[in-house]
Amino acid sequence: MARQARGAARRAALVEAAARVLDRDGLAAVSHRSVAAEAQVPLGSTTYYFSGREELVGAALDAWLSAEEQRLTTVVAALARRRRSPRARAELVVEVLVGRDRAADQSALVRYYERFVEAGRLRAHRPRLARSRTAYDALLADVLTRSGAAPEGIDVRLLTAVTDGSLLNALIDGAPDPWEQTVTTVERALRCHGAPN
Amino acid sequence: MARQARGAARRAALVEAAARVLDRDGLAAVSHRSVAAEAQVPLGSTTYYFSGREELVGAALDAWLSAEEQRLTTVVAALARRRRSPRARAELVVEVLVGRDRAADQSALVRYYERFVEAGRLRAHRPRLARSRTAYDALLADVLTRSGAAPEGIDVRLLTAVTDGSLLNALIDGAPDPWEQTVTTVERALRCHGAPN
DNA sequence: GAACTACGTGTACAATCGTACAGGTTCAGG
DNA sequence: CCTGAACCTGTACGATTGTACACGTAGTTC
Repeated sequence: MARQARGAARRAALVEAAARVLDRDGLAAVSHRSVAAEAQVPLGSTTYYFSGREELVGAALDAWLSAEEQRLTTVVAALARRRRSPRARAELVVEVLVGRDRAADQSALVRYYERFVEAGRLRAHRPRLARSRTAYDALLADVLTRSGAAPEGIDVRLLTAVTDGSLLNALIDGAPDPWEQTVTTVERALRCHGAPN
Repeated sequence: MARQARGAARRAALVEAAARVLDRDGLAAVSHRSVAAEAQVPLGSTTYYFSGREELVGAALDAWLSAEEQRLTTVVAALARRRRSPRARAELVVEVLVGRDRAADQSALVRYYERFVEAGRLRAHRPRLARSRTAYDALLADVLTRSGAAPEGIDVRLLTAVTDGSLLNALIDGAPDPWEQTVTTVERALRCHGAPN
């Protein structure tokens, strides 16, 4: 059994490297060769542990999503439970769904949203992102109730749509400050949905 | 001068073919070879009329956006000016911004939104999409005022974000009916923004 | 210690891509 | 007519990609 354990560890190292490439250089950059170079293993190893590029990208996606989800969960769990202003609520919404750093970095936004498109293209990736999205929705509701909103007044789907849509549009209108623009828009949405009380 | 006119016509035919490929097979499929095949001209012609792939894609994008914009403008101009229900207003919003056919076709949605991501990646494409987006915003406001909404109550940016965000999320959650889900969400948004009266 | 199997990897192949460019053709202007 | 420039195209090069696969190594089992 030590045999298989060693193999699994090697594979895990490859997945980790793939996730790093995905995060740093984007989806298209995740290739057999780039991952092998990142993990400092020979090219042949990637074809030994993964049946094809799709599986490689899928594993990278899984690893990346898990890490992101775990990070966020701890952040939200540590969030103080107190009443917050609409502005503060809006900032938290965007922070949870996308993150401030990403919202402020054009190329990071591109790398983030290209995954949505890719999930639409390749059905095999959909469950991964869908599961992650569900977790985010729960986190979002949690954040809002921790901020003093009535649970039944929260329209998570609308808030998610506003955030993603605003940031996506920021990619094409070249807005100077996507973060600010998105938070403002989300705040307006919150006036009616997500925190009416 | 007949010389240059003939060349321009040839180039225009290439651009038209490129726009067809873009619409049918997506951004990645717009290559020198595919466009040449679509236009039924030799490969060499594409390098003669376009300095590189970026210019080819840009021209295709321009042509596609112009056609789409023109089509929509006539549709909106023909729209009867009468008071409409929130549901009908929501349907019009989604129809103007994305279109019912596209919203119902997963792969068409992918081809549509991958352009947003590409515009974020390549700055040269941003002005094209931004100009088109501005025109759509005007059309959207027009549609809503034609439906009985108060102009000052319309938050175009929010409605755009909701629509795009909802459809983008539909790509990953595998919703059975993205159109319906999006219209419903937009309708909720309209309750407060875009048509409060 | 022999045999078997999981592990590991170097190399190569076929496909696709953007792009360059030599060379040919056509046509307007002198 | 002739000449030069615009128009046109077939071909090929270099790079990159996913993938296959023969071949070697090491560790487990009997």
